[in-house]
Amino acid sequence: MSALKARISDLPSPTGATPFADKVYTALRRIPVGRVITYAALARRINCRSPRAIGQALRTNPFAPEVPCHRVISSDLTPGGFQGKINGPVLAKKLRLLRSEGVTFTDGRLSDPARLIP
DNA sequence: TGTGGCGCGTAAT
DNA sequence: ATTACGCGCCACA
Repeated sequence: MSALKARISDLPSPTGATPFADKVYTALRRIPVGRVITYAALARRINCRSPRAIGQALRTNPFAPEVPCHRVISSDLTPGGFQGKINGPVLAKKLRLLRSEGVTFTDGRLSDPARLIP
């Protein structure tokens, strides 16, 4: 047998996710209840130039709702997706979660843009 | 409003 | 090492 020694860098991350996803989750935990942020804005916070990568990471978020991935919406103020879905009952769940936190949507768009975090 | 390309991380080949 | 794909975004017509 040989080379069975594991290195820290071999491990995904302390949380079991990739290092990148870990950054996303950490940043997300700072989003307070009743407020939302866009994928783009969240990306900027971790110096990422691709909002898409954020969604990709959140898609398989294993810590919902501990990590409030439901507080992340699209740049055009539409809900965006949830667990890989952009509509249907799954997305409805996201909307319900937000509603329980005081965040509502009017005609498919965020009712109060003031709740958006820059 | 609709369409296309783009940037970046991940998983699969 | 390459290829393909994804809770998106911006530019342009």
